Amino acid sequence: MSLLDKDGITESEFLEQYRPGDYERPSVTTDMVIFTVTEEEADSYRKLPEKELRVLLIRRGGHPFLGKWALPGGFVRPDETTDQAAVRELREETGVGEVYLEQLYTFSDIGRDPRTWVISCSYMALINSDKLELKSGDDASEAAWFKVSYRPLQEQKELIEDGYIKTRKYELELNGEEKLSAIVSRTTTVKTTSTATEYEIVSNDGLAFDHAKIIAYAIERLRGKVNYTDIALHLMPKYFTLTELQQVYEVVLDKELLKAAFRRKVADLVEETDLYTENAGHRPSRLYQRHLED
Amino acid sequence: MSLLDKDGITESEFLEQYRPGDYERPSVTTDMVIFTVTEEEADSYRKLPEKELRVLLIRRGGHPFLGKWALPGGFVRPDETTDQAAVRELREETGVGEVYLEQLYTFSDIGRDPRTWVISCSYMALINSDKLELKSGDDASEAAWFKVSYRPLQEQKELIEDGYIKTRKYELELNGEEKLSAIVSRTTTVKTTSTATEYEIVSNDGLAFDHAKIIAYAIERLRGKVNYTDIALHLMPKYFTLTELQQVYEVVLDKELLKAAFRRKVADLVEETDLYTENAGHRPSRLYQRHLED
DNA sequence: GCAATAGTGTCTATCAGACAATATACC
DNA sequence: GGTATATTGTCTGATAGACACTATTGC
Repeated sequence: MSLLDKDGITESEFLEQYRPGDYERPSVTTDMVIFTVTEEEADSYRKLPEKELRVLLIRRGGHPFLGKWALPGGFVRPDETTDQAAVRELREETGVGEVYLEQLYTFSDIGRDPRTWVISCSYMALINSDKLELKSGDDASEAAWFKVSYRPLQEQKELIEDGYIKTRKYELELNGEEKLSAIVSRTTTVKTTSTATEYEIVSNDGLAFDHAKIIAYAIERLRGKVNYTDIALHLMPKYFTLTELQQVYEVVLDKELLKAAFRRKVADLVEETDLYTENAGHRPSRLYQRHLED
Repeated sequence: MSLLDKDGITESEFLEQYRPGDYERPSVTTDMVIFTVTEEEADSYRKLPEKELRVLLIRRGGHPFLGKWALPGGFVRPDETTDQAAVRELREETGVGEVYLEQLYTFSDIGRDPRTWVISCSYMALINSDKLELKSGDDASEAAWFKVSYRPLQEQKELIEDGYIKTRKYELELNGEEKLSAIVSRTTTVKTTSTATEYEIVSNDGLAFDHAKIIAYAIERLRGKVNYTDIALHLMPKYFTLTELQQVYEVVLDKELLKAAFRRKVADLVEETDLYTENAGHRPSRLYQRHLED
């Protein structure tokens, strides 16, 4: 247990006398992509309300990017993990604690923060509309929910020496107090022995830092996971109808789904209750809850 | 474009006079889980060689963890992204450049490095056995390939207030110059409104830092992606038989597969060539290469 | 009764698991 | 010829897409 190194020093002696070198160190932040689903009023008393996917943004009150909208986030402290920093940020911004939280990706582009060297470890959180009431307008900082739209714009494929490069551009639109938009490209370089994917911000109107890229990445992760996990259930209130669940899937995937197939697919993810909707102007619907087993 | 903040300062003035605060900053490193597949000699001239999944480790020549085995890695420099640092590390350790590289996860547990506050952004690289010749024993540092085994040991499920906690323990064994082993647990806490997964090192014999956890995470990612992407093809040489490809899938998944079903499944991932194996002691096999389109 | 949604049935094409049958070099 | 692998065929059950049909409430 007390091996000596080439200077004849034990590990505990080494740690005792260890002084961090003069290497330059980055600041590390967490940035949170917090999603929720809200309901829009319907035209007719009979129609169901429309669902919308929303993300929480905060207007920057100081330089840099003064007045632009940014993801909630902040510096990671020496006594906490990035996970803990994310939980802390989430609680500060929304007041909620127990929600779905997942590390997304660590962004480290040079110059992504004009002030200094900052690496961001990004997270995605899913909040159900029940909890949503708790927050909003709690402290001075201006926070707002923006409706998310993320659609493919264009696709290019270029053949190269030993493979090809495929570039797909997406339009990210965020509608809230203001209308923000950005174009993000995803470039996949496929060669015989390698495959690499890169995200780039092509244009950007109203979002701070590289946050358009982070939001795009989060949406892609969310869309991917919705298909093969029960992740979308974290966007639902305690009780919900299958039609509401389907609407959430549809608004996340930006795609219409077939009712029968959808119900088969989610059958194992939900649990029947004996509750029903009432006064809907049409046939009542059974309420379900998330199925926890397995 | 030149908004003034509450002190009446423009963004460029702000950046001009910006001085990083006295916040403590972490060191950021990249750690690389570099996988390859090698062939073991067969008993009989007729039998095919057995494939093995291997990972590259480096014996630590100084404190802390002197003499233990660690993942290749190093500090991220101020003029590079974590991706670039990973590529640099990979080249330094193996001499190869164009390989599959994917960011895995950012580990930030308190005390994961006994010296100081270090956050590690981990990457997985896949190298094919062709390229493998290039490296090994190039510089003074002792690097070696270890055969990987990662098997479920035990599963527990505990019911709690509003959900359950499922703990699965895995045994990680690494066989190379020495025999290293660790037990890593994956704990999933499922409650009505949240789901969280956590990895923990239960025991650890011979691996430095929290690298057992990183390797476990990498294997799980690799196993997951093998099923629905062409990622495994990055472990293959330029030309290969379908049986060899199947063996790679089997050694990665630690599971036998049915031949007919396997061939149907990978049909679109590979491209026929007119080449065949020779002198095999049995019927020759057609050689395939990675199919690049789509 | 009618509008609007809830919920179920079923046909078909596709695909994975399972197993079998046939094919072919090389010693 | 015999061994060990290569390659294809096919049966079956499960599943997704597509569409249609029936059910039920509140006004």
